[in-house]
Amino acid sequence: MIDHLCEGCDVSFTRVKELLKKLDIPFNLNTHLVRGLDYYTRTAFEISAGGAGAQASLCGGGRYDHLVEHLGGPYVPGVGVAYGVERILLAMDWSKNLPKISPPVYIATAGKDLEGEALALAADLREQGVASETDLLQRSLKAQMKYSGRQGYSQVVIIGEDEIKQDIVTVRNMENGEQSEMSRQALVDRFACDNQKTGLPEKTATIPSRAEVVLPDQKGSAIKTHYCGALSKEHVNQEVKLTGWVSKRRDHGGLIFIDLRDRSGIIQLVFNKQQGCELFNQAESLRSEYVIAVEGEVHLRSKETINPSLPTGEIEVCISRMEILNTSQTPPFYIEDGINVDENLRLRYRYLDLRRPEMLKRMQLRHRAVKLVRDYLDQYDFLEIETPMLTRSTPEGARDFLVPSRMHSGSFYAMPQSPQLFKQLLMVSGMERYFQIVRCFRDEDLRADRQPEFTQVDIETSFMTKESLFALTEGLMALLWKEIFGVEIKKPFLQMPYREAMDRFGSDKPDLRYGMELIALDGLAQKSEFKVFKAALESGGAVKGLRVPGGKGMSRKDLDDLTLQARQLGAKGLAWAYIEEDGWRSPISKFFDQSLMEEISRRMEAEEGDVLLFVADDWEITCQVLGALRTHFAPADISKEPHFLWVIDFPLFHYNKEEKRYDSDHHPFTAPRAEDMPLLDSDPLAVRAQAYDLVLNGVEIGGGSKRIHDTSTQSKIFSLLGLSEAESKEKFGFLLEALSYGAPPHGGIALGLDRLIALLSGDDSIRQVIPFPKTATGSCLMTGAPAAVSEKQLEELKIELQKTVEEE
RNA sequence: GGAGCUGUGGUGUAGAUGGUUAACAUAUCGGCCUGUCAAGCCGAAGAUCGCGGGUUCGAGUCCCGUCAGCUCCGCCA
Repeated sequence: MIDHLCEGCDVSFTRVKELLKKLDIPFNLNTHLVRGLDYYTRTAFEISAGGAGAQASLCGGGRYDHLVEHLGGPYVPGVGVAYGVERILLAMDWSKNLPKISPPVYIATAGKDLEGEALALAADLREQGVASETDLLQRSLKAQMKYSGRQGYSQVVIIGEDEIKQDIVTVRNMENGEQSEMSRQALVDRFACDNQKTGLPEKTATIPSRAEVVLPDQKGSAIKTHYCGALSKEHVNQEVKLTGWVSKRRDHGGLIFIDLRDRSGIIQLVFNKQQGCELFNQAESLRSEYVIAVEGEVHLRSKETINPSLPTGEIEVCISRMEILNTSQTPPFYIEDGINVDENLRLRYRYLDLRRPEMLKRMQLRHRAVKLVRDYLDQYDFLEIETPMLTRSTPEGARDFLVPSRMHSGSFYAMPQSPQLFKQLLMVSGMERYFQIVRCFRDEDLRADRQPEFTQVDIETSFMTKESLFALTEGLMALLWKEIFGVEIKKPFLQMPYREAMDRFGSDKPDLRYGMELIALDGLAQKSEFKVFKAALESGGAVKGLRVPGGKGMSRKDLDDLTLQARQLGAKGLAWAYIEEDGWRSPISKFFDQSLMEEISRRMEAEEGDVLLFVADDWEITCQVLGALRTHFAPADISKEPHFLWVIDFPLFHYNKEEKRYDSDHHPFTAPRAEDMPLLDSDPLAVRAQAYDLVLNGVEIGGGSKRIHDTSTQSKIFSLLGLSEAESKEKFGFLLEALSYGAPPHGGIALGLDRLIALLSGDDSIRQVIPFPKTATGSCLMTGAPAAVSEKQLEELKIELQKTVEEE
């Protein structure tokens, strides 16, 4: 969908016409379409290929003149176009036109586990604008050379263990077979040089120039020639045409200043009474958020009138002509940054909220990040493939959103919780490297970082080791932080087994920006006379402590509140001790002799003025409770520096006490670690999964696993999860069947895009970076969704609603 | 399902222990004003305090219920 101001409709087709010509698709443009006109659409149009009728339509749309206005917005004329991508693909002659994309450099690895090195080199080259491909399939050097020859690479860079030790690379010219050695830096520099000489195509993400807003066909007739924020001293004395919203009006009687705002920023317009009464009267009638189109000359401001707080503060535009495109009601809140309004109001008028520069910036950031992700994965030969939104309900994890089927009354589609099964099936299909930026749906209670629909960067690969996948993901994170903050991220990221994360930090997503680790006190606790501690240990539990530095400020009541909090989290209680000059002040001190207290203090590195907190319970609860308290007492001044961490070796199962069975910790398709396979029968809870989470500063931003790729293991897992053979066949038969047709070893990861963007933009809530988010009860305050539907709709679906108590 | 917080002109807030004209700022509307940029000056209009019930002679204020939003637990990778 494109949407912009323009004079005529067919202008919008310039690009698609160019594309279709390039693809050799014959087409007709019909700008006077009668079919499909609706209330708002003034004219409709379509591009059709070859034959006639709706079947041949490739692209269509209309000019809708009052749609936005009728929805309560300003008058914004616009043109909407939708392209049928599948139709266009069908219309293409595949064999002739499939574009051959081949980056100029292939990085071959000689030896094992060098993918990380290869990716690092690829990243260095990318900075020089050179695209490269690396082998992530662990093929032999010979196979890699064959492959790169077949793909038509002109140069192959070979790295092996010896080379890495000497910090050199071997470069082979594929045309004449010449081979030479050079240092890594020399290679990078050479490309930097070549790049300048030969002008190799820039492969990193680029953003179109802000000044370039005129479409090719529009020169001369354009409504606008510049973005407001793009004007600068360079444009002085130029005639410009601008459009935008009236942000502020300062009326001095004979002189009116208007701050005109568009997507790019703000510029001051000047209306002078001496320059004509009619125009001036028009200017006097302007109010906040009116939509105007103006023409005028860019002037340099005199020194005294320069506004240093505005990027365009050195210039202004003296207006000679103006058209008021639409008036506006007084907005319910200020359209400016840093407002302090009820979130209800912002969500109810989200389209006005999004007009605020900081929100526009968030949307731009999101666009930028998504584009970087796409380009990065594309470089590594990933295919972006769409998977269905209407699928079948499968009993994994969260509650499904259901969609009733009209044609099969009584049956339902489910919205995908993630494309998990489809991406695995794509691996069976031989796609090898798949990704998708995809909406997922989960009908669970919401949080600041949880929405009922959210977006994932979904990745799945075949024949790739965990380390390669990690390197790929780390490269992506490094790219995002580099491009968006200009920050170099240290790679590879730290890896920590789940067990260690829980033991040391009491969390499966620890924030490593501060210490305050939990201290194991099992041995020391054993020596005390405290029954609570001893009982916990005897039943196989754990005793741990947390030191709160400078905690003496806490009152007895604060500690009671903490105890309550600990109980809520599942602990039986919380023990504490103030560290004072002469030792512990604590209700449990009577159970410890002096030397034991001193030893515990020493073990916990306690100092006078600290408070020590103790929990004794089963291992998991002890860790979780103290972990929550650790977060609670996290220092206020922790840095924003990114601390990435892989948490690995998650347990495959956890025990579901309510249902009295095992549940998958990740999902039922996660492969167990090979060496733990025998434990599946003897001690399922001890089985570690080949699952991993990516954690950043205490926030889980992604997770994935190596999948099970053989039918027998998958069946075994299903049966451990309490699914009978009949049930698993009924619910996952298609997967089991697919696994039996030569499923490759595969695995992947899904990154939470909304959380990632929120971290990049420094927001606490993902609602800030989602254009149209829902509230904590899942409703949309703007559209009123969810809403009742008509009797007729329900009848068609053969759905009868239960009467609520009040109605009866 | 549970806990906590919030709800007063368009907006943001003030309204100790219940006391009768609900205050302030800003926005809005009208007038004046040729260099402002949080423009200024003069004037006007605008809220029965989320909703329902109760206690009381009297409720924005106390109590109960309810709705909406936010945060957290449960739930959810």
